[in-house]
Amino acid sequence: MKQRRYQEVANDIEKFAAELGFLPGTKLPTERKLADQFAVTRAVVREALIKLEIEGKVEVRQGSGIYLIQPVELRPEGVDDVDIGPFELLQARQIVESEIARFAATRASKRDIQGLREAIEMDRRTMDAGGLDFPGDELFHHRIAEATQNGALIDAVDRLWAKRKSSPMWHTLHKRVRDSDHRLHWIQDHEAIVAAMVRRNPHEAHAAMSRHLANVHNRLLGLSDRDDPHFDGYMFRSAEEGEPVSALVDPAETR
Amino acid sequence: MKQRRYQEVANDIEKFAAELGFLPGTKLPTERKLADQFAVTRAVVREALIKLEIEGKVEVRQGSGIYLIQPVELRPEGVDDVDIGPFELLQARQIVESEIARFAATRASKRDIQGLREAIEMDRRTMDAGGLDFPGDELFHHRIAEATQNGALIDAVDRLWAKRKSSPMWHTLHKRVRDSDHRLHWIQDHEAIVAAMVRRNPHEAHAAMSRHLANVHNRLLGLSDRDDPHFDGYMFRSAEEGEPVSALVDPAETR
DNA sequence: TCTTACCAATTGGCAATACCAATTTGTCTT
DNA sequence: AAGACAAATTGGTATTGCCAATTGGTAAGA
Repeated sequence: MKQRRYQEVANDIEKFAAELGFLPGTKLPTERKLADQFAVTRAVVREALIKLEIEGKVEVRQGSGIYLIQPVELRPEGVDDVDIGPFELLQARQIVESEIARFAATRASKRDIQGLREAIEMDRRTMDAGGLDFPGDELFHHRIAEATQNGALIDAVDRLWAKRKSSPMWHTLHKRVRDSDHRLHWIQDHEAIVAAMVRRNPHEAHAAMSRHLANVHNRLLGLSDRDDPHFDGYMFRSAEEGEPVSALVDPAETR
Repeated sequence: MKQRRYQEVANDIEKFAAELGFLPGTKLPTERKLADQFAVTRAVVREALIKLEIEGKVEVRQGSGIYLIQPVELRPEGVDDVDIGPFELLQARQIVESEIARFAATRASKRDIQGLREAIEMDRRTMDAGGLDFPGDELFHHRIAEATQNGALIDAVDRLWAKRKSSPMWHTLHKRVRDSDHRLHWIQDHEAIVAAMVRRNPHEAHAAMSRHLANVHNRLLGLSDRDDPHFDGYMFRSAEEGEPVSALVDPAETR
């Protein structure tokens, strides 16, 4: 594949700029000099500069010159396949799903409420049967999102659950949650959320969901092994300052 | 601010291509004819084509001609083909991103703030340059999410933007937002958000983000074609009761 | 009739030059 | 020292010409 000349020259110029330290504000040689230096026409140099300009590496000012710019990296990191820890995920869920619950409370139809009760019933049955998986749990949260009638919000919640299901950390932690006492509490949490939605009370719905996820967080925290060397690692990708779970304290709970 | 000539011509060519239906494989007029058509030199046309080439919109083949390409849409993994309408998406963004802004305000580091300012600067530059795409906009919202230090939240925002980029409805609507006046307002919105975060004021940050997305909503609403038979269809997947955009009325705006 | 070789038209790639427009810089005047 | 003005610098664009790759048609050959 033969690439166009300007591509080549653009690389040359970039390499040249790198030798100058790539300091923002540095002035490059004039178009004419660059053309001469790389043995091409000014037109080619201009084309190369346009490439660099579009990439946000240089700025061209008429009558003045060509200057280096602080390059901006568009993709700071690949978010995918980064394992997100259970507590990090819970934090995100609390922030997102509580708001969704608030909004859903204003828009839920009778059918939505009915669907939520079905999900709770399903959960209760699997608990009574001593099952390990709890499909009713996911279904419940999914249907809360459905009640918003907003596809993007539904997708957001599904996405969070997909992350959870694909997280190995979460599975190891989840294995320890066999105690039906916990389950019962969570079912009661769910019922409280539905109750708030029946009353069409957004604030209560938000509080109930927030409280629910805080409860899950606290119980999971009690079950987790703090001596695990990864413990801090999967709480937050980069925990610098203290109390990273501060968001899990719901201000609405202290009303 | 006077934009470079090639930017203008690039927009003209893009508009011309849009009139042809934007079908991949379509052959555009020759460089000479384009130059004649837009009353510029071939060199300027070539520069404009380089911009379009870099953006992955056209392919130029020596001796053959200029062809439209399927715009390289980076598929951020598993974006379903359920088309979510622009206003539905904005509603979801307002709900989710406002909360994220609130949380980010409590956790943003100096580096995060710096990154946000870079994104704004980038946006301003592309606006001055008269570009049609605004990578700085996405970068800004992405970095707000980054400031939460929570990977799941970052992913959620990325996901929303992926939906937006893959939405044909949104693209048609976006084509009409050429007015730099709108852009300027949005940049000011962004600056207000940053200002709130600098003050470490979660409430203000939430309000500023919510207001920003409400502004976008309103301006887009003004530009959209209400006579379009699909109009209601893409506002919400199933809008039953009235005033479906109620969530977009920011209570904090009336403070 | 089909295939192949070849040639000419088309079209992008690049060079060279000239002049215009914005900016910067130096100098002169006050 | 300050300001105004002019000249030099530097990017912006136009013009022209020719080269190189591709394409399409045509004629020769099987």
